[in-house]
Amino acid sequence: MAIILRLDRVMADRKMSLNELSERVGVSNVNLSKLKTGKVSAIRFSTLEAICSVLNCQPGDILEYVPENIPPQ
Amino acid sequence: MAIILRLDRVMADRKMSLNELSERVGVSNVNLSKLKTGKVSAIRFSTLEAICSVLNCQPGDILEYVPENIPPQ
DNA sequence: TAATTATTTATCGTTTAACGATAAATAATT
DNA sequence: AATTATTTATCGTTAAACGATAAATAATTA
Repeated sequence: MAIILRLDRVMADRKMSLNELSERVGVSNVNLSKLKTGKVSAIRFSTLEAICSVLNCQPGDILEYVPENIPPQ
Repeated sequence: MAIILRLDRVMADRKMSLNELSERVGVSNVNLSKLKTGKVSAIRFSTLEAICSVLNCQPGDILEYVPENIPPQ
């Protein structure tokens, strides 16, 4: 799980609640909550696009790749 | 279609062919070609993660949001 | 601290579409 | 011309988003 979701960060930055984002994006608050808490393993571009549009941000603000650290032997 | 894929750009930058990327990422060259040419409408994080790992890049290097321009009336 | 609101979790069902496999077509290279 | 690389096309399988609903938890406010 090296792709992590940073939706919470952008939402906090924009001071936007989950319910408001849900209404404006057109995705249920349940599913947005899953996105927000990293409980999804894929994303449709239609959803990503709507989120970026409403939050005025880029995919890179929401999706982050964190390399698995190689544990020292 | 405001989310556009920039995999081709990163691959060119890294001078990596589709077949090599396919082998190293573990996704068929057919499906990687679809990704590369923007013929998919979603992506699994497992795939995105593998691509970012092999190409040593971030999701933001591959996914870009381009706002639909509001045509002047 | 009770009431209200917001967020998260849990099921279930539907539907979308990634992804693999294969074959074939096209493009690029040698 | 031959080889290699990439793209396109079908088909089938499977993963999982997403909706709907209900319930649980968390946070806020009166």
